[in-house]
Amino acid sequence: MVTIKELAAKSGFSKSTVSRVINNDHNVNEQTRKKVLAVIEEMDYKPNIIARSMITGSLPIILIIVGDIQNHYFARTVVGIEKELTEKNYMAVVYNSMYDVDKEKKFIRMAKECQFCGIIPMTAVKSDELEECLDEVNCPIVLINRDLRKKPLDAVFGNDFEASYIATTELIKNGHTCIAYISGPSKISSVSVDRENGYRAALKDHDIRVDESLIYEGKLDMKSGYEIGKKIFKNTKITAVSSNNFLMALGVHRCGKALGKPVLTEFDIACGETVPELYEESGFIYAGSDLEAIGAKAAQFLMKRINKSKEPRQKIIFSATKIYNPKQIK
Amino acid sequence: MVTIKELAAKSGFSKSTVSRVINNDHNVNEQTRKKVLAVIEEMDYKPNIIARSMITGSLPIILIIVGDIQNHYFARTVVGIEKELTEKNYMAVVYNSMYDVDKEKKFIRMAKECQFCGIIPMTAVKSDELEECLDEVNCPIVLINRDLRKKPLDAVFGNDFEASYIATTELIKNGHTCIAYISGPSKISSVSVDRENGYRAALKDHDIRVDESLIYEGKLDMKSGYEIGKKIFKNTKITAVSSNNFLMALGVHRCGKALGKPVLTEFDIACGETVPELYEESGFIYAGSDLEAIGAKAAQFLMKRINKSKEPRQKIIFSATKIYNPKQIK
DNA sequence: GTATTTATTGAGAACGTTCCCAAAAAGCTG
DNA sequence: CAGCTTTTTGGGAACGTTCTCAATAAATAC
Repeated sequence: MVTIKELAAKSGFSKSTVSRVINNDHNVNEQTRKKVLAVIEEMDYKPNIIARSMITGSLPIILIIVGDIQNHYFARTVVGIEKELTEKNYMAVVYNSMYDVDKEKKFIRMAKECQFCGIIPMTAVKSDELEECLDEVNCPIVLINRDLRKKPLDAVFGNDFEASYIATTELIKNGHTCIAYISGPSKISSVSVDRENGYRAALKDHDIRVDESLIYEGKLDMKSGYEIGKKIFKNTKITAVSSNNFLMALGVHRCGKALGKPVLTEFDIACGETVPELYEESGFIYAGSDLEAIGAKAAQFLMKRINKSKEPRQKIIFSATKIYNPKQIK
Repeated sequence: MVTIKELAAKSGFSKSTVSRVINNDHNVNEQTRKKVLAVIEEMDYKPNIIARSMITGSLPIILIIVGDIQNHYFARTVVGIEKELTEKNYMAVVYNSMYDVDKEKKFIRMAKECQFCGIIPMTAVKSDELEECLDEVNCPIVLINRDLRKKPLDAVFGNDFEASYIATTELIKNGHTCIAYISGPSKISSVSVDRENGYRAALKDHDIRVDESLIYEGKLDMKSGYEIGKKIFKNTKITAVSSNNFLMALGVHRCGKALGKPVLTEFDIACGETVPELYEESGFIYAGSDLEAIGAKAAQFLMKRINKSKEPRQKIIFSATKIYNPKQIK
C-alpha cells in the first residue's frame, strides 16, 4: 500500500505538506496542492484508516445494538442508519442481544474497548444497570424510541400514540365497534403505554365506550398473541382487534385461522406499527412511523456529535405516515 | 485508558516483557508472568485494538456482503456467522448491496482499504467483474453457496438439489400428482439449476412424468411469483406448486388468495429453501439447509485462514435438514 | 574455572498517520 | 532596505502496540 512517505518522496515535498493536502488544510500553496494531488492520483493513494484512528483515538465505526436483527422493526431501522453512515464513510457493527441485558452491557463495554466512535443502543428493556453502563462510555450516543432517566441524550422517536390511534380508527372506519386491544407490558417501555392510549383515544373520539374487559396484556411475541387470540375468539361480540405490535397481531391471525375464523376478511386485525415487508399487502391493517427515516435521522444526530457539535440536546418525533387498510383503498 | 507503558512502570518490568505476558509468549519467567498479570488485573488493562492492528496491518473485522439483510435467507446466515465471530473476538460489518454488482465491487474495495481481515461475499450474481475484484483482494475469503471459476476458495453450500427433492416429495406424499414448478433464472446461479433438478428427480422417482409445460421461469421475487400464479391457477389440473424459493411461493399464495383459491388448504405450496421465521408454521411446505449452521461454518473456515492455516481448500455441503409439512405431522 | 548454551529481560525501531513548533520564504510597511 | 507580519514548508514527536536484536543472568558442559 502506498504511504504518505512515498507520496512525499515522489512529489518532493515533506510528509507534513502531503498530509496537509490530504486533509485539505488551507495553509498550503495552490501550486503545491495541485502537484501533490497529481501524485496522489498517479500512485492511487488511499489513507490508512488504522493509522489515522491511532491518532484520533477512535475508529470510524459505530455500534448498533438490537434485540434481534431478524425482527423487521430493528432490521428496517438498521438499514436506515447504515444508508446514512455509508455515505459519510462510517461503518456499523450490528449486535443482536437477543433481548438479554447482560449481553447488551457486554456489547457496550466492547464498544469502548474497540474504540468505536458512537453507539446507537436500541436496547430491549429499561434498566438502571444499562443506564450506568452507558454512563461509563465516553463516545456519543443517540437513542431511538427511548429516553434515559438521568442522561440527556439526542433521541429519535416514532409517534406511537398516533400510530395506534390511526390503526384503531381504520378499524372503526371499516365498521367495527367492538374492538379488542392487545397491549404490551406497560412497565417496560413507554411505547406500550402510548399505543394503548392511542387505542383509547380513537374509541373515545368516535363515541365508543372503552370496555376494560376487552383489553388484554400480551408479551409482545407471536405466542402471546396466539394465546390471547383464544380468549378473544370466544367472545363472539368482538369483530376486530387492535394490537400493540405486529407479532401479536400475527399470533391472533394464526389462532383465528386454526379456529376457522374469517380473519382478515370479516374479522379485521390491526397493529400500531409497520409490518414486515413480506406482510405489507397481506391484509393486516397498520399504521406506523417510517423506520428507515428514523434510523437515518439517528445516524445524522450521531455524526453531528462525533464532529463535536455543541448544539443543545435534540429530540425528534416522526409522525405515523405509513398507513395501510386494504378495505379503504381507492 | 491504561497502556502497556503504565503497566511496565507499575510492575517494574519493561514494555517488552509486559507485551510478552499479554500475548502469552512462553519466553517469560513464571514469577514475572504472575506479577505482571496481577498488575494487569489491578489496573483493568485492555489492549488497544487499533495500535495492535497498526502492527498486524489489519483490523479484527470481517466484511459480509449480502443482497438484502431484510431477506431472511441472508439474515439467518449472518446471524450464524456473527455468533461464531463474536466468540472469537472478531466483529462483522454487514453491507447490503441491494443486488447491485457495482455496489458489491465498491464494498470489496472498501474492505481492502479499511484493512478488514476477511470477506464473506454472499454476492447476488455471478459475474466476471466481481471475480476480478475479489482477485485483487489479499485477505482471506470464504464463499457461501457459490463457487468461483478461477480462484479455489473455501466454500460452504446448502444441498439445494436435496431440498427441492424433499419439498416436492412432500407434495407427492400429500397426494398431488399434477405439480407445477417455478424455477429461478438458471443463467445466474447453480442453485436454481440444482433445485430444478431436485423437482425433476422427485417426480421421476415417484413415477410421475415431467411435463415441461408445467415449469415456469421466475425472477425470484414475490411479484414474479404472483404473475406466474395467474397462469398456474388458470390450469385447473394443477393442484400444487413447488417453487425454487420462498418469495415466489409467497407470490403464488397472494395470487391464489386474490383469486379465491383454496391455497394452503387444498392447493399446496412448497419451496426448496427454509422460510422466514414468521412464516414457519403458516402452512407452506418447505425443506432446506440450516442457514445458521452454514454461516457458522463459513466463519470457522474464515478464521482458520486468517490464522494462516495452510490446509487444502475445503468445501462442505449441508444437508437439507429443516423440513416442514403441516399435513404430515403426527 | 572457563567456555558454551539457554533462559530471561530490555532498548529501541517500526507501523502510517497527525500535530506542534520552528524555519524559511514571501509580502508588506515605513 | 530594515523590520515586521503572513504564508508556506519541514522536522520530528506522538499515538500504543509488536518485533528484532542485543544484553544480561543463569545453567550446563568440559
